[in-house]
Amino acid sequence: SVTFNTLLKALCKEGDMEGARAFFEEMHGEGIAPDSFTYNILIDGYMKAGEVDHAKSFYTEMRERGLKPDRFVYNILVAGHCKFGREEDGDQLLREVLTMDLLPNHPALDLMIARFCWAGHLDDAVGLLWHMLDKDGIPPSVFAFNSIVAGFSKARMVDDAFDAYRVMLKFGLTPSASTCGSLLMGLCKKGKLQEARELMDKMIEKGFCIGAEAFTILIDGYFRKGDETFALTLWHEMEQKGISPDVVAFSALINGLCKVGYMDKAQEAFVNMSRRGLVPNNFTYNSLIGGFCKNGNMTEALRLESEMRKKGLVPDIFTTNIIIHGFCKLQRMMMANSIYMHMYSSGLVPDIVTYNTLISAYCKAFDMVNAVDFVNKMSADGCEPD
RNA sequence: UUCACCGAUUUUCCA
Repeated sequence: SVTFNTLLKALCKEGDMEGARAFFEEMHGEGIAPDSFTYNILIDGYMKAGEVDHAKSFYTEMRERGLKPDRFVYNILVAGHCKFGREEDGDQLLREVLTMDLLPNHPALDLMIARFCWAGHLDDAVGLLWHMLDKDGIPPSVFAFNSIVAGFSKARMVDDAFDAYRVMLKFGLTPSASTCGSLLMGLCKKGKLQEARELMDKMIEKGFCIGAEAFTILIDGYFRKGDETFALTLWHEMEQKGISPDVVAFSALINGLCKVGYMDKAQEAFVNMSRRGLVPNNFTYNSLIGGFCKNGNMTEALRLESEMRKKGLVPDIFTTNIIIHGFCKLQRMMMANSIYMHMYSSGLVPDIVTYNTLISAYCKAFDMVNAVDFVNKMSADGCEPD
């Protein structure tokens, strides 16, 4: 039966559910009894093909045969439900899962909570969490809480995220770096910088995992809020704590400095990071190029772009859009246009941002002929005016 | 047989 399962899996992987089904029937004919593995494979195959009803009917058949559903099948069903599911299916599934009587820290439950969160079914996730909390004794894992905190933060429901965080602490669990990061991110996105800052201090006090990642979130947040002074204060604080900034941290710093026009500081940071052996990537270069474009220094912007190539980096659609925008702002439409035309030969396809930039620049120059011309060109690149 | 998330870069003076 192992052999049959392997073959069945191969058929499912190819998406040949017809074949898989026929093969399954044949298996029957040969008198080989399908086991739970067999059903899991079939159900997974149907779920991946988006045929939820077929998947469910095999699930029912499996139970009718007295085969006990295991944690794998629930993971498959939950994953499928999150992708294609309808409300009723979810409720029913949840009830079935709850009657399984798994231990609260069972990995299957963790994963289910996580999946519900990723699919935006936060209510289902919390329902499951409460169920786990009811069965006193063993607390759910950091992983489960982590998903819920991240889910709520992403949905901009920071208060709920905080509740979950507090419950987590009550259980004596140590939030992971990403739990901390999600919460801080949620606060920053809502503009609650002060709260984020205080929270981070508490996290550091408690010895939680606060590194360059968490600092980057706050530094970036303060730059966005327009408080570059405090952003820089945090940068120094980070270094004093012996946390060494990585490429992402440096890129965020450079980006923030460029946005407020502190080009010499940005360049200084750029030199500094190389000195520490960090290799600037597209994000770093794009930020810097954007800064020069903002200042109208297109010579330097273009020089950096060729420096990228020399270092083996490939300027991307962001780089190009930034430069095009730079020329557009100066109303140097010949240059903007020529860069646009060069995109194709370097394997780049202009996107909606490219077109919006060019069209709005031509409109500002009262050149409606060219503006309309670009609107017409959009569809050839698979763009629709938005 | 199911295995994720997680910080940095581009257009829209207005919204």
